Amino acid sequence: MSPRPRTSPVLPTVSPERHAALRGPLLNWYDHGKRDLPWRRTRDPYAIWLSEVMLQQTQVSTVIPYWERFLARFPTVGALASAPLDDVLSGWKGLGYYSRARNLHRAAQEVVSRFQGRLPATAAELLTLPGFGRYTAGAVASIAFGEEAPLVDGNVARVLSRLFEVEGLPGDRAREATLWALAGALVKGERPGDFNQALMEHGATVCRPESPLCLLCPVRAGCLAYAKGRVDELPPAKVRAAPKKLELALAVWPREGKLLFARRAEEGLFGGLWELPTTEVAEDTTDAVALGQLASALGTPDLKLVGALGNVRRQLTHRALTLRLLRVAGPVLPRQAKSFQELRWCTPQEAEALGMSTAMQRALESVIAQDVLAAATPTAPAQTRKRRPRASP
DNA sequence: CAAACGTGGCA
DNA sequence: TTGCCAAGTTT
Repeated sequence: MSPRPRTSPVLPTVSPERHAALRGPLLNWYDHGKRDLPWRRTRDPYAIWLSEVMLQQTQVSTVIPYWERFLARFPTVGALASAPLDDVLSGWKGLGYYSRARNLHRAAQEVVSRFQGRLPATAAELLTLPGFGRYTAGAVASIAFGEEAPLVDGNVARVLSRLFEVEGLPGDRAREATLWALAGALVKGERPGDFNQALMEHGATVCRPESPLCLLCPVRAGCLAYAKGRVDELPPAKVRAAPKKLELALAVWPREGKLLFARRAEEGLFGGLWELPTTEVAEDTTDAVALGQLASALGTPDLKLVGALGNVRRQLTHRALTLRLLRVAGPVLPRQAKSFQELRWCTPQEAEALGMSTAMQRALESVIAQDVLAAATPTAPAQTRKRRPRASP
């Protein structure tokens, strides 16, 4: 048998004329029309790196306040490397994709141990650090260090797909290879970092996914998709799977003005974050079954159900979450349960400093609004007055 | 290579 | 309310 027929990727070339016709106008447009973003005011590689990580799958307007706060809290690679992971996750609270924060932290420690605290200056070396993929390595190498390193993000993929009429769905191997080859050819020249940013900025503001502003486009004359009236069909939208349902039971265990919190496993959803102790349950299962699963997870077989406190729903990209709040109590306090990395009793105020998902934040707000803590008086369950002033613990 | 991994904004 | 999208990486 002959070997399996493989697509032999015919990588595109960019003529010197095309190279010049695209590069000049894009850089010129960028110089005059770029947004004033805070990370464009610094040359600190660490600050630029941080911006690139935060911007992964996240909008500019969301990132700006996080970037400023995080940088003030962890001003250098060294400061980040020596900070406890808990503090780092707390600084990332609400930004999402929390593995980014864990990888950032690990990478900072590697920069200290392997590179004397200085971020390496080439994409090839950056690629060896946790959280650096092909995109981020190219971005930091080109923007912070001036290497002629290409990058392809969603913006660049769209811009190049239209300019060069690149076919194929997102994720298609041949398509990716083509896009990286084009980006690699175009980045050669003056100011590679600015050129890469120009490509992304153009995609974000002019060559947008919907209603692109072709009449304002500086490289319209060289755009194949524009010439052929195919701008709206390139690139094709990616096919998304329907969100799966995920139902979670939460233990709301008030005691002496505090609630029981747990730290989740490092891996998986909300990895390493704090939560009201949570366990996955079958869809629409009974409170009694859910309670049993929580008791098992906490290692407290005699856990009692005091009452249900309602549900919190939360829509993620790939998950439809239902958080079922179950108020519980028990005579035996949990030790280190193996389902959780750590258990801790906290006041709501203390909990604000913990790394926590927005989903859990919402659940906590619901619990607090229901005055569970004020009503919880283990020694006098009949207590009904609310907001009773409490002595400090 | 498909699936997992969050969140907020906007049509 | 629902669907789609945004400066991706990891397994």
